[in-house]
Amino acid sequence: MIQNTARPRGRPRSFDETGALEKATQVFWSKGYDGVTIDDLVAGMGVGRPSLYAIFGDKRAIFLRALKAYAERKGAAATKALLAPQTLRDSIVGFLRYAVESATEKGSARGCLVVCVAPLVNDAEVQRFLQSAVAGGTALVERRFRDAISAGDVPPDFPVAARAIQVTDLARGLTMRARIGTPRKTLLKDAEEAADLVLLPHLKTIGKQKL
Amino acid sequence: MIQNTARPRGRPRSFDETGALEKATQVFWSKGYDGVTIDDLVAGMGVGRPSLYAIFGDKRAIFLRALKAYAERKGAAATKALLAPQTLRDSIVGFLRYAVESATEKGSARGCLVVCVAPLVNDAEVQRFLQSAVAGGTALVERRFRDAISAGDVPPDFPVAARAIQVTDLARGLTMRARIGTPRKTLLKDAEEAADLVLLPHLKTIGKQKL
DNA sequence: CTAATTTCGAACTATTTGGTTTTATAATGC
DNA sequence: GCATTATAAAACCAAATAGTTCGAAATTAG
Repeated sequence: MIQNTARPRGRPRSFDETGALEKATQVFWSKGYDGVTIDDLVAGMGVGRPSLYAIFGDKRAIFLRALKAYAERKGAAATKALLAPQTLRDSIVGFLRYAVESATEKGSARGCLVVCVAPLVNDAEVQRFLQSAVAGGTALVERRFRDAISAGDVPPDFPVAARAIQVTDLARGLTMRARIGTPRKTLLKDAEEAADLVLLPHLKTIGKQKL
Repeated sequence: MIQNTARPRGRPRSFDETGALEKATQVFWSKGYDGVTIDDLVAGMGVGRPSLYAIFGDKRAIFLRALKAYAERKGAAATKALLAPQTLRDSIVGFLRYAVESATEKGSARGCLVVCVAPLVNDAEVQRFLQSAVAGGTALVERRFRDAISAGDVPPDFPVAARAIQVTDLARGLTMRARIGTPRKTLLKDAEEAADLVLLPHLKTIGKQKL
């Protein structure tokens, strides 16, 4: 059962499928959906034109796969940034910091495929996906807030739903500013202050002295 | 001096220049920069192809003019929404409401040309323009906060700069959600709560009872 | 009314783009 | 080695696109 039927028979592929998809992500990320031609994808993915069509399909299909894979990776990383820290403030700061850092990474396009690029794609399936991605993001933050109530870090009447939406809206704002070139340093400071805004008036343990 | 040398000589134009530009704005707004072809502009602006090139130039030139004109109109309206109301809360709510309403107008594309579309245009001049537009927006909100300090509506140590950035980031977040189809009603409620977030802990006159 | 001037509309050309076909190459199994 | 299977690389084709040209139309100046 270990011997996983080994290799397929014919000529082996010269590229790695998931690797090629990640490269496609970068292409869409930097040029936007409509700005990308098939030749851009051929060049960026390192996959020949016919193989590209045979294995991935047309531009729309490639984008959908790239978007979903990217959203999964990024969602996992954001979840980790949000749920790993002990204190609530570290969680929210971590979440916003991650948004800023991944949107200002060297060697990658600025901004975020989900936040900046995908909303401009006029496609019903993309739109549905984004709706659920947004809902998933706020649900995640909401969950962290509820945990904080259980832990007694914020009062039970903490407005969980409203604050979760605000955290994600602030993250969107930071990410869009990253796209237009606002420096990482500025955004990191803003992320910190955004976390303060959302939390400090409520935190039982720390209080409001920093405001 | 009144008689402004009247009409130019040849055949009169069949379109209005600024009107055609506004129509171009709608085209870019709904399809994004790269999604627009010259034929889209010809159809949307009601200007023949040769006239379009002769009078407006190529796609990039049209976009730049449309963007700047749109930003001016919208900036003026936002300024009015922000500076007209008496109370600070009405100002911030008005500002955020205006962002939501103009991003969810019936008969127009969703979102905002400046916030959603222009950041994806890979062009140095567009990027510079957006940087200054963002700076102008936060400066406007900052000014309103300073007025509120002068009026004694918030304490003198109110964190003017941080709150201004947060208000505009929240507006960006709301606008991006408008683009992906979040209903106006939802966004209007979120705008209201966002204003509360930014203000309620500080307001001297109303207090914090609503939190 | 005629000439000059400017715009309009349709047709035209060259280039780019999306998608396919064709031929060559690299592996496996007998 | 030889048949089989699958990919790669390049050429190919049709449709879309950007930008221009040209004759007809609409206006003003004389």
